[in-house]
Amino acid sequence: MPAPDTPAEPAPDGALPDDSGCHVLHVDMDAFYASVEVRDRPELTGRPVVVGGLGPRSVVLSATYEARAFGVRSAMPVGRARRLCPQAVYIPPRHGLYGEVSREVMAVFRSITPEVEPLSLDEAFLDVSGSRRRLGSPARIARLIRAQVREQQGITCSVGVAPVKFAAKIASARCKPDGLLVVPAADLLGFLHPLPASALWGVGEHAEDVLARLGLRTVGDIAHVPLATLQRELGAAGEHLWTLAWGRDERRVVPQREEKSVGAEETFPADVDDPEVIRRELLRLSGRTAHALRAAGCVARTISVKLRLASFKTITRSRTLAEPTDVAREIYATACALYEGSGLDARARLRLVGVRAAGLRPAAGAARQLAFGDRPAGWREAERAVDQIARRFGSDAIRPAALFPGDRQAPSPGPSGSEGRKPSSKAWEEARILENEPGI
DNA sequence: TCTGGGGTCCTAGGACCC
DNA sequence: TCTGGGGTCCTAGGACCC
Repeated sequence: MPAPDTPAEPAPDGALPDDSGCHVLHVDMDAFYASVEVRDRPELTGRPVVVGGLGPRSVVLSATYEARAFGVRSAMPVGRARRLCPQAVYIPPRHGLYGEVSREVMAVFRSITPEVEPLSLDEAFLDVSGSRRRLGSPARIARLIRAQVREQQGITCSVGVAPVKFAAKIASARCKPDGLLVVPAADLLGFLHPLPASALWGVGEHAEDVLARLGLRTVGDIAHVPLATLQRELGAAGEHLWTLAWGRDERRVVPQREEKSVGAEETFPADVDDPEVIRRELLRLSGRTAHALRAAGCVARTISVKLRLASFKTITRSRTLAEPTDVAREIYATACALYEGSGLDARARLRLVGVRAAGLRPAAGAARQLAFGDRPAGWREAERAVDQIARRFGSDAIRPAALFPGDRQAPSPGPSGSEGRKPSSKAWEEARILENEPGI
């Protein structure tokens, strides 16, 4: 529901809001995952719908506004959401479907301008300064986008229009759902300064606490405090916030951003203290990471592992390789060495493990020096063949022997490998705590 | 309250080199 | 031989975003 002070979107006479000085749009789908589910099942319209179960110890992915009215929020455990809103329909996510809808929505944006910077599946920045002559003012373009998305996808979105990126993002959040909010350049500070400090992009729980300690509760408070005070308390982030509070944001809309790292991580359905199970998980995650690298046409120099203990304390260990790689076998060997050298107790109970590859560069041209006995080219070819088989027959068709159920062979990066046990199955199958209850 | 998985960016200390 | 300072890289951790 739009806040009472939100300017009404189309004025009764159809007049467009003043958008002078604006050229950035932030488009955000409303309750994206839940909206897509409702679109597919019209009988759910107007009822509380919760898409939940992001992981094996699930949290909520998205909820319709009807469910949100009961206090259901994303990043909330599904069990808690159920207590808040037992009458809601709980739906397991269908990621493939959301990906399809996202591609179609992004195609709508790109039909407006090539200057589209996706932020996630369901939101993007657009710089429409080059589209004015063809399509009209930014406010008119925003209206056009909202109409097209609704017509083509049957879901609603909200659009913020502003002179700078972060203000457009705040504006779209302030007019949800199904809204349009234009912040003309002349009104920028008048719009920003009454907002709570947490509205600024980059103010999370920690920064909000620090600001509250300084007595700074609104964006205007931040703007009027000496810059040096913010720098002392928050470092570079302090200066960043102060600049934003004065409506300045030099960041441009960047159509394609280079990835800085790729990785994979997984929470175990129950805490694990068996090193063999942990190594097998590292093998699987190394395979996914290597696959992502090859799909992106990249090699990586730095491999890191993330280990989250049962207590939720998280440690990371990383190593920079002499030569960059996209080979699962090399990533796995490094990840195992990092895990074994982590200094954790041999039977430490782990909640989550992760593998990440950073220091990316294009694979083409990343020639490498071969040492005697080193066969990376052979492994790379083998893994590329695996990619092709997986593309053709599905990712379940082929995987390392150690990951097949019933196979007793342990993953062995080197001489330290030993006997393994039954692998953990996919998180999703473990986490069947959700069900469809269309009758409720 | 009992916490997913994908990321980005910043900080700080230490090693190393010139 | 001992010393200083700056730059760069590596590593670990943490805040933050959706």
